[in-house]
Formats: sequence, structure tokens, C-alpha cells
Amino acid sequence: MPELPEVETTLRCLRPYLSTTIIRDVTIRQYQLRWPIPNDLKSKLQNKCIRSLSRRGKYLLLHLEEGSLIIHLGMSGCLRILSDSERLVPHAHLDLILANQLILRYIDPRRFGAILWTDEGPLEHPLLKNLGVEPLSEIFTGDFLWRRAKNRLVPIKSLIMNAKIIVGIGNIYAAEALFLARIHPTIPAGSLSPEQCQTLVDSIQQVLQQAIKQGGTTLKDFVDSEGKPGYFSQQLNVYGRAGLPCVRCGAELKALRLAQRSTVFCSGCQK
DNA sequence: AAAAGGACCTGGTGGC
DNA sequence: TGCCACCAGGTCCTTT
Repeated sequence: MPELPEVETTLRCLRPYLSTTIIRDVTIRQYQLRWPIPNDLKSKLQNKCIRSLSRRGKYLLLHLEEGSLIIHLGMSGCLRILSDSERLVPHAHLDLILANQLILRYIDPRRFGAILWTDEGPLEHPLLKNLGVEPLSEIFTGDFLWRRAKNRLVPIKSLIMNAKIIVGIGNIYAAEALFLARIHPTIPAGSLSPEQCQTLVDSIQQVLQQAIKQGGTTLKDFVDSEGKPGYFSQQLNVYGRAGLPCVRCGAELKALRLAQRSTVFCSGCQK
């Protein structure tokens, strides 16, 4: 499910409910996610105050007095704020019962997500420490991308989805950004000109910012923490539109498989 | 070092 | 209606 805009939407939605809130209790129904939920998590959280929330790439971080909860939504995860009367749905793996009577519930059918704890600064955690740049930060420039792409033969789509280089871009927004930039998804990353890199950076930032503004993309089951879907799916130009006409030139959009991911593009517009 | 492919897991869809 | 193959928003790990 969630790429950067969906995680950011979740963060913004949660913040008013969670910051400076005390966790009264923790219910764990399923420990087996991508990695097991730590056995001692309950003791780390119970009666502790959530000081603040942040995001790094697709990771959500809840900062407590000592240590942080690291949450990743995987492919199908979401976090909901619920009143205690709501009935349990399948795959509700963890609840934080808050002092304000609300429940923060983690739901993840495919269990590709993760809930981990770190006593240290969370950015030093092995999963976060080697992450690439934030695409909406000022250090993500055309020159940065050009230098990282130089001499590399991987398809440009794979490169921009590589979290060691840039975080947050998944299959939807990679396809959309390449369409906006008129760049073919399979061309070797190292063959882009500096100008094309600048265009691509601009397109990535544009598509992510627009998607955040729309509350993310709901394909199937993404909702924010209040249960509202995102509306960016109405603005998708290529993702999920193989066989349909290109909104720019009218040519039939093509699909191919790249690194086991479906990839839609316009062979008329994207060179 | 870089690139490619497999693995993890559930649920929905389309074909026969 | 049932069964099966295949697909889905991620990303780490192993192999080449």
C-alpha cells in the first residue's frame, strides 16, 4: 500500500491524537510480522508518554521518553484511531490503548510491515541508518540524482525506487514521476543527462506533493487513521491504466515487467 | 560493487 | 460453484 504520501498522510492524521498522549495498555494479537514484534514491547510502552511523531522514508516513528517505536506499513498496513467500542476486524495485530480512551490499531493483512523498538536514536537503527535522501528535502537535487545515477546500468525506475538512494518512492509514484518527466522507465540510469535528472527530480517532488495534498492514493484499502481514503488515484496518469489512451498524446499506454513490478508508460511520450 | 531474483503473506480476480 | 494461477502499494537477503 503505502508509499511516502500515504505514510505522510497517516502521520499528519495521527499527530493530534498521539502527541503528548500516555499509552495505558498494549494488546498484541500477532507477533509474526516481517520481523517479530519484540517480546518485551508492552513493558517498553506501558504508562509511557508519546512525546512526538516523525517520518523517515516510509517508516513512522513514535518518540517516547526513552526510545522509539518504529512502524512500517509494508504493502497492506494501516494505522487507525478508534473508539473502544469498535469491533475487531481480522488482521488487527496490535492495539495501543491510550489514556484518552482511544485506541491506535495496527492492521496489516499481508504482514509485510514491521513494529520494532529501539532504545537508541531511531535513525541509528540498522533499518534506517543506511536510508537515502528524503525526496522532498532540499538536498535532493538534479545534480544529486545525476551523480548517483552516473555509470549505473539499472533501469532508471529501479534506481528511483532504491531506498538506499532516495526513500519513499514506490511503484505508483515511480511510474507517475517518469511519465511527468517524459523519461522511459527502462533506460539505464547512467544515460540520463543532467537536465533530465533535474526534470525527474522536479517531477518526483511535484507528484509526491500533489499526492500528499490529496491524502494519498487509495487503490483498494488504504485509509488514513480516521478511515478516510486518499483521492490521488483520480490523478494517476499511467499507473493501472495499461491499454488506455495516454492523457497527453492519446497513444495506447504499454505495460512491462521491471524487477517483478508492473510498469506502465507511454511509448509515445516517454523516451 | 552492482544487478537480478526469491522470499515473506493474505486476499481478490479471472479463467477454465 | 470450485479450483488454480496470478496479481497487488515493500524491501531484505542470497545468488550471479
